[in-house]
Amino acid sequence: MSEIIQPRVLKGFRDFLPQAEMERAALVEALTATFRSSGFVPIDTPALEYSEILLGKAGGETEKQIYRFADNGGRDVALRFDLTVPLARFMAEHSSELYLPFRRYHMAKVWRGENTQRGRYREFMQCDFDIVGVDTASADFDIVSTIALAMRALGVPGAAIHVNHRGVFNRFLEKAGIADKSVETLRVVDKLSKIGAAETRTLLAELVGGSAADEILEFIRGGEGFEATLARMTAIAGGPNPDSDRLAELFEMADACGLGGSVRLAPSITRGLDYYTGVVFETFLAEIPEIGSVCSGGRYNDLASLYTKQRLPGVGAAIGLDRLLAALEAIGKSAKPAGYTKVLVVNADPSLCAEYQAAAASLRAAGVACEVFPEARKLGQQYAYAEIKGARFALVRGPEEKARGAWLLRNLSDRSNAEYDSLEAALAALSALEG
RNA sequence: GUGGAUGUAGCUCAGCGGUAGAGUCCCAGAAUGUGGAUCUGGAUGUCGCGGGUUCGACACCCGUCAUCCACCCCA
Repeated sequence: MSEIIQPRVLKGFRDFLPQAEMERAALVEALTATFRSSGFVPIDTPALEYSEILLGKAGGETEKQIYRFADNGGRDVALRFDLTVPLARFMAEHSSELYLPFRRYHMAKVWRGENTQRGRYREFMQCDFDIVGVDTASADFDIVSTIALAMRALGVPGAAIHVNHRGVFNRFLEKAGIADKSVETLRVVDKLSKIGAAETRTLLAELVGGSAADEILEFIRGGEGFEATLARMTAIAGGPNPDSDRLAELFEMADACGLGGSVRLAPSITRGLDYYTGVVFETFLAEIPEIGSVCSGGRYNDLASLYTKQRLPGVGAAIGLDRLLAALEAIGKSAKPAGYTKVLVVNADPSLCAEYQAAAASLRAAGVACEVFPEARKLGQQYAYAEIKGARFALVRGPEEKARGAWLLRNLSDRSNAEYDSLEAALAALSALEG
């Protein structure tokens, strides 16, 4: 007898039991509806790509985190670590078959070989939505508004969408004469909300000196309204410019759509990924900001240039479905469906199974999700099973009901029974109760 | 990748260098067609895994795997 292989999954990879998967499915359904309502269409791409495609513009971090190996044919391949880079390849490869502007959504698993933490896994689902082919404030705003709609659809309308523009920051760095330290500076600045102003200043002072550090702190100090912060940033960065104008336009649209309160100008956010070239976004839940951004993105005007000479500017954002779910669970706002069965057809007598199945077929034809309990067990056990599956009613017909020509409908929540002299009558009563 | 904590029944956790425990859950019966209470009885463990020290290891040591936390980075 061979030894039993221990059933297990890799670190950072997970199985999803029905309860968890139904919660995820509910999120996916809500997001799908949101994306479609704003004109996004779905696409899909392979999980595995040539490494050179995915690593084209990757920095050191991406290279460390990517799952990369030689396939059976000796090809150098890698698992996608996000959905944006594959989109760039996809656009370059299929631009002649597409139309611009192209707005797509894509919900799929991605893989990163980094260390795990709550809400951070090695295999996780991203929900991306992007608009490719235009570089306008309107497109930027469409992404912001879609984030806001998605958060509303998920029951967290109070989410704060933090917005910034890399161009404005770069102008400021030029003017302050520290452009050569931009990468390190951006990295430190990104931590402001986490480590606080004092600690940030210490780190910046080590990097660029005390006076420049004070200048940077003054630049990234948020807190006022969007327009006041923008005016101050613009002034410090050397006056009006196309990038700050873009932010102003973006805010004007948000304000006009009633989203002025959700959109905040956060001069300290810069985003680590180096393919962003314009506006950048991060989204925080008011109830649990410490879990990090649940939806991030920005404008990337050069990404497709790795794969095509055609100019394909884009803007988009990615929702981290698993982190979002962890956050929603932590604040008690995740949907918890027990199951999809509305009615359990009880098996009270195996010889009546044909009637049970016929009744179930009628229920389904009427749009009522139901299942027949597949063997005869004690009624109590069958009711308990129905409760586990989230059913609200049980349809019962045993020898006694059969003799009377009746069907019994049991309301599982209040444990009341009602008898009907036909299946049609029971069905009618059911739809009345369901409202 | 670095540092810290944790890993004992399905779940939540006690425990101690000398025979593995509690609560809960589950199963059966009291109640042979009606699941939320009660009572009675019952089942369940490679003490994460692998080595080592020891007369003896769940306990001590080393390694390993996994989870959580921090750094880093990010969804």
